[in-house]
Amino acid sequence: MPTSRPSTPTQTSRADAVQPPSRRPGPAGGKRDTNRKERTQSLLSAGLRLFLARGVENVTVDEIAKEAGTAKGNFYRYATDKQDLVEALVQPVDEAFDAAFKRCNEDSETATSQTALTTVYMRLAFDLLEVLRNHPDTVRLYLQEAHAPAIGARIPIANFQQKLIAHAVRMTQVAHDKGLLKKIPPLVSALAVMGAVERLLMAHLRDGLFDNPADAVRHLVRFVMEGIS
Amino acid sequence: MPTSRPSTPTQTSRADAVQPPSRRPGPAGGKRDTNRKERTQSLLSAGLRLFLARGVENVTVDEIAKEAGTAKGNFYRYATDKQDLVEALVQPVDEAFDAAFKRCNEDSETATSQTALTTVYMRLAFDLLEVLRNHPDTVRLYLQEAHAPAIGARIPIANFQQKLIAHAVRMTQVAHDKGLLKKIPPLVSALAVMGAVERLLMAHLRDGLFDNPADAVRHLVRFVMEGIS
Amino acid sequence: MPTSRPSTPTQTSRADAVQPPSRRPGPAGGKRDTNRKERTQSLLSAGLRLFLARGVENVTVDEIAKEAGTAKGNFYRYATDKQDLVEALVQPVDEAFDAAFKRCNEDSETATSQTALTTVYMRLAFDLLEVLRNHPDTVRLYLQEAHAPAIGARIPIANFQQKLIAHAVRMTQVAHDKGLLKKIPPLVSALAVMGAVERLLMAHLRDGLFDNPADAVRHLVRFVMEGIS
Amino acid sequence: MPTSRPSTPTQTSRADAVQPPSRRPGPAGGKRDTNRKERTQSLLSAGLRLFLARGVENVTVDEIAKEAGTAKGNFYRYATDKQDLVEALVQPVDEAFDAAFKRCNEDSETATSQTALTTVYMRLAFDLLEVLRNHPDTVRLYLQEAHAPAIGARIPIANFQQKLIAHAVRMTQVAHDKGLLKKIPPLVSALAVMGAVERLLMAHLRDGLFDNPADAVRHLVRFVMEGIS
DNA sequence: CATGAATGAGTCTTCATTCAT
DNA sequence: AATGAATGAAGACTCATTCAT
Repeated sequence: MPTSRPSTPTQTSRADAVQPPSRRPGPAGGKRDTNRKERTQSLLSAGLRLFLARGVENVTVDEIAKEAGTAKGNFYRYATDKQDLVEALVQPVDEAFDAAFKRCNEDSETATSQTALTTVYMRLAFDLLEVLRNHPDTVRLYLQEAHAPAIGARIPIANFQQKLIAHAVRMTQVAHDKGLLKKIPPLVSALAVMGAVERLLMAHLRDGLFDNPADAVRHLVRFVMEGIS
Repeated sequence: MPTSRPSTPTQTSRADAVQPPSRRPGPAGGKRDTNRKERTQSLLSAGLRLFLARGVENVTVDEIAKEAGTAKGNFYRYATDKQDLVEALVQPVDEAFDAAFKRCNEDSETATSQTALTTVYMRLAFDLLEVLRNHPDTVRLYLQEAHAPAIGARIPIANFQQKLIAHAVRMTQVAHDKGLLKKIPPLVSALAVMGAVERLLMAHLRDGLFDNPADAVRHLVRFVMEGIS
Repeated sequence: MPTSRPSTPTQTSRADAVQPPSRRPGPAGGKRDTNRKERTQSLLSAGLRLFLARGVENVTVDEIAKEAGTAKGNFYRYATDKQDLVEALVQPVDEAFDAAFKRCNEDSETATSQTALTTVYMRLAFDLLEVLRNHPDTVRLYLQEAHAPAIGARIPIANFQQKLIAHAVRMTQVAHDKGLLKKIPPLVSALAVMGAVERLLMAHLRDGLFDNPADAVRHLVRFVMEGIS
Repeated sequence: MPTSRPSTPTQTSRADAVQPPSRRPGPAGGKRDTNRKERTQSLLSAGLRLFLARGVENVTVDEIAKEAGTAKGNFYRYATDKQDLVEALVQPVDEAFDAAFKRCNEDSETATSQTALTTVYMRLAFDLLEVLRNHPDTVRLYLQEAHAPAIGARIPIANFQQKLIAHAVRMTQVAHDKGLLKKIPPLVSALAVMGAVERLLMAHLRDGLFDNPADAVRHLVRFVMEGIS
């Protein structure tokens, strides 16, 4: 459940996503509780699977329910909407990113030397890679849906993207202010790096292009630091 | 009408896009012919406008027809499909890109020195910018739709993307083979540059972020050539 | 539970309404028995409240249960149906009306003089007003639902209406036969009075129009006896 | 189409009901125009028939379409809603009633003697009976639906009822002010007469109770003028 | 040709009813 | 017994596509 929604995104975002009603019978950890969690999970993963295969807009609630092995009407016990389901999918990644950027901001304030700052950014990169390792499919969902107009079920993803851009630009701005990145305006370098990363992630996650992703990362870092030539 | 479809894309592509019925009365250039062209044009631009605002999947045939100021049934005289309309929209950009890359390939074969090669790439960049200047909305449509799964009306855009990636990678491969770009594998640098360009274009075309796009281009080039630091 | 169903109504009427399961543990008057009665009562009053606010057809079983502060599945322990609940609501008024009319009939048989007969009718009016005082909301439910087609949950109300009309007409017939109401056919006067009373009751119960209902009753009696002029 | 909606009713009322789009192809009176009118008419009468048989709330759009001999989706070309259809059904009666009451008001202003006023009311009664003769089923629809809560498709009927009561009360008030109806408060007599008329109409239109409606009318008038005794 | 009317399959959503816990 | 989770049959509404005029 997204506990805190920043004010940046303009689109509507519903308070709670895919949470069964708070007061429910049966002891926590009991059979009923387990069933509820399983169902929630199966709906989430069924949705994610289908969204990746055919796009959020092209998947019907019926299909999600069927793929999750439950009845159509049951979907609405766990989510008010397809948008709600998407929101629940995005939420963990969103929170993890927030945490990573938050720590990066805090650390960068205390970092005086440029090498210290570099360490801070390495730490951020490591954190983000960790999220990626834990939620590769959700990241892939973001990559595939973030660019289309923020309408309907895509709204939570668009909101996430806005936050992400804001984080990246702010972080780059700090680096710029601290003396790194002298040559290029922060907005340009932030977006450029973000775009480069996204394309490469897409190639990896969707098209399975890199046999050795770790190498690709190393090359990317070198590219970003030193340029193409 | 897309005259040549390369074999790369796996998705279906229909032979002809948005062509008025073949046997048509009236002389070419006469009133009827003019009407036909106007109608075609108004359908194309109406579609493009709506696609950009709400996403290809969220626009109905009715709306396109209404926006174009014509009757719904008329849509089907000029296009078999929404996919067909999208194909017709993408086609000119597709052809222009093909031409630019084709010339770049030809030129690069004869270029022996590295400075000569650089000139070739400058020429390519110039050509592509020219296309962008002529079809900014179509490029924006590509940016917004290319990432989602290639389904339905999005197929022509996905096909275009595949060609584009192939072009970029091949071109980068040549540069690599000729001694430029020694440090980084062509696939990585090609995708990274593509991604960077796309994000910046998006920021410019959709979000209007750059007051002075020319400056942004200069900064990007510097970034690509020399890296971020 | 409606103990006696007259033969007049053509629609189906189920034997028992809103009775907790027949074999119940615990002593009568014990804690469990009390709970049962409270539950039954809260379901009935919750149903009545919602029916009045939105119409019998527009209230769902879920809502009734929620309004009664119990679980949905519990509804079906105490009623087989929404119709069943309505039947249980109507029943007390139905029985009270039956009793009042029955006594009126008996009394009117022994009444020879017209003044005696008038006394009999005053008695009936008094009895009916008493029912109204005890069950104003049920009467209001009748007023609001009786006119629509007798379908589904509305059947018990329609049945009640049929009985009511039959009572009124029979009673008026007797009055006519005994020499009162010479001028007007019993059917006409019975229905006219019924309609007048119903409209005024509606204005009072639903719209709260009369500051002083007692006055309105007096005026109505005068109107009925002497006409409008 | 309801051209003028008075401000009295509190419920929402949509501007236009069951009107095909204004600019339509084909000459007025041509085949297309005829088809449109036929379809509109068949939807209206199909709706009315079903509403009377089972109540507005218990009739589905599918059924109306089927009964009208057209496809489901076509319903929505002619009405936005079931409520819209009901509005279109009520409208002619509503307008006719408005006109009748308007004329009655105008006439009653110039009527000085009581006999003149009586003539005015006779005229009103005659006008209303004429409407009844022309739209018996719509009147029956009003009788059956007006009492239930004003929700959904029943809103236009409830609005009509509100206007009707207002008309009746105002008219009775005038009569009272001019010296007729001295004995009884206008509100009471207006509602009483309205209720009496409605019950008798119901008995006639729905239950077919009166062999000779004209006689019933005569008796009712006598009842209203002179009372029951 | 142009128009928009007709069609019906497809989607979302609700709800009565049953049942596992 | 009580609870609310599961089910699937409706019902409202949309939309691509065809076709009469």
